[in-house]
Amino acid sequence: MVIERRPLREQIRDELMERLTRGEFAAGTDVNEAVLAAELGVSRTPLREALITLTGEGVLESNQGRGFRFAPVSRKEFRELVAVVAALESLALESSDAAHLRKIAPELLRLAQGFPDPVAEHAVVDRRDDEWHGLLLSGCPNERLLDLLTGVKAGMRREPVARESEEHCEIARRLLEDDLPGAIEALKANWVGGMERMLAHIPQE
Amino acid sequence: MVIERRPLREQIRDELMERLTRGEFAAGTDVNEAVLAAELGVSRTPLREALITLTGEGVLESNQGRGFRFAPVSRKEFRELVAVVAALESLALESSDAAHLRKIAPELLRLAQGFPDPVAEHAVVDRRDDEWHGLLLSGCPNERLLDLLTGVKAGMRREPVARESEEHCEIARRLLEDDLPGAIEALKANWVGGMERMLAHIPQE
DNA sequence: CATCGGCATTTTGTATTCAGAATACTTAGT
DNA sequence: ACTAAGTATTCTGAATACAAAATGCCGATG
Repeated sequence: MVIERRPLREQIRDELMERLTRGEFAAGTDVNEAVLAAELGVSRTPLREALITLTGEGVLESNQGRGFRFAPVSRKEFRELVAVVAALESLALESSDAAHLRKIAPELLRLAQGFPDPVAEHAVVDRRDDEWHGLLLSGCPNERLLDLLTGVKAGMRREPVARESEEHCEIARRLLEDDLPGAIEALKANWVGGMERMLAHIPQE
Repeated sequence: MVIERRPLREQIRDELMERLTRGEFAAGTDVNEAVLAAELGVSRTPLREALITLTGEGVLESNQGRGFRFAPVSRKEFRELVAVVAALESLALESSDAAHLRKIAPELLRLAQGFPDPVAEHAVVDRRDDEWHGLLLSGCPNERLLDLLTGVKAGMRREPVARESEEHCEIARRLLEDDLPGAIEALKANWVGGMERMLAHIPQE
């Protein structure tokens, strides 16, 4: 049995992301380091380290003397992030092994058809969607790309995702037919569509 | 006159990147925090914060109990990063304002033609290349994309860049002719070509 | 009643200290 | 002479301490 030993800052980072997806932190609110550290049962030092990594990922922003705050994603930024994610996922799909894609296509279709109702709890929908996209990109050998993707996606995880089961099915079907360009097109359409649906929930600035 | 006040961690980060491009840190060597902090005239705390941000950017890597080390970029990783940068710069160019591109095209051509000899000092070549790509993407409204790009590029800045003046001219010429798809193609070719040339300097793992 | 200035309090940014893990070294035993 | 256990030293990871900046409060003043 291997005892896992990770630096506190990483555990804290994960915990904060977890809480963020559970909606515990409202966008725009600033972090009180002492309070949060006490709540987590750690000192300010590793907490600040975690906050700094999250700042690098765009989840937080920092101002000199004013500490950290949860970065509110404006409509503009949201569009920007979606464009980036769409491009990166396309690249990932493009550089994936064709045989592997063929192999996982049925599973993707099955999962997409079994997607929970859109009105289900956000956390559940999120997890399922993550799972699906994770499987979709599981054949991508570009590890740096995948790392980058998780980071960028973390920066978007503020508003509930609003994905469409049908669009996912479409992607899976294209892959079943060995139509990679078509799948990429469908993937981009999925992001654009998802973006429009999500923007409906983000207030005008 | 505005007095600039930035957190120490950011100044340290920049200073470290500066030193890195000057070739002061060999890849693979690990950081001695106390020594480096003394050298910079700061305490370990903001230094560690800078090291953590650089880890997020892929410049360093950290191992539990063993501290930070300058991440050696393997040939594989280098390829991965180039693919990502090419895709991101393409997206940036794609989403740029066409009129703006037309306007800067002559300047781009002029700069490309005046590129220093490839055998010039690395730091100089680097700065010129940065400048050129900065101007090329100056019309891109997607700020998050640009931020991401600088981060990813930071992770590659280990080996001297080996860019070709002619390829840059080609991109500029396409823009002059209002041929955006052609410019994007040339840009991708530039990255692929640059990659091949750079890989010659990176030892096999 | 609104506004400005000064004081008190809070909170961040940085330095310092402390504990524990990793590495280097020494020495005993074969 | 070589190995290995035990010890000393170094260095990281985390906690605490301190200084300065920011915020809030209150009263004086127009």
